[in-house]
Amino acid sequence: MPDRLPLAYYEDHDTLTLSQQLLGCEFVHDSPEGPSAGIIVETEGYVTGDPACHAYRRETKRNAAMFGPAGTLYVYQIYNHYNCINVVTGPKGVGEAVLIRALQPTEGIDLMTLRRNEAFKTGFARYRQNTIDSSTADGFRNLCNGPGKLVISLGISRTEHNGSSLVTGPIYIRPRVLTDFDMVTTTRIGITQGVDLPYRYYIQGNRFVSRK
DNA sequence: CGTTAGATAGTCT
DNA sequence: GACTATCTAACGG
Repeated sequence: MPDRLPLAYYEDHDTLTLSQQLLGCEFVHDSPEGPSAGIIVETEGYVTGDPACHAYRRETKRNAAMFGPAGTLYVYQIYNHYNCINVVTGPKGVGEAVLIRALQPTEGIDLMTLRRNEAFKTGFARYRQNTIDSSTADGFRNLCNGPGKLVISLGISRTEHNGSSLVTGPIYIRPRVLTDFDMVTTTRIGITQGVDLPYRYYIQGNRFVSRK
């Protein structure tokens, strides 16, 4: 029995509270190739009435998973190439979510490295020669220190995993394994709307955070 | 260190 | 037709 957060955990907290409480929890993918996991060190909240939220206008084909029940996984494609993952929050019919921006790898390091290297070979033409060496400090840090990278490292795909349940599916979140840390609250990254809203949270001093 | 340009698809208006 | 919740290398100080 995997030690995973139950449905009530996602239902009982509002989106911004959950964005903060997910810090220090472990994000896991039990894939056919093996397990891989990391501690959540950076999140962003996207809520109703927030112009940066994908559900701001209405439900569409892309954002449909955001309107599902709390504890659903929302995977979307960004910048023509990468994918990002969100933990859907709020009741069914409400489109809110927590973006997972960075992980501190804990399990399946070799599998993560393999996936990143495979992605280089089949991805951008300019980066086909790139490799990650996770036995170096820099290589290890670069496995999951950004929303696009962690999706590759964990082997999550939009077509396979968008809309899957964190409560019953192969991708889930374990309760906090890290509790003794200070949290930084700041504005979100890479957006052009809602730039002043302080909905980004990260573990102070953690070297796997995408950027200070 | 810092900032910036370029690669690159699918979905929405 | 326009618009991104990114990543990487290359450049300048």
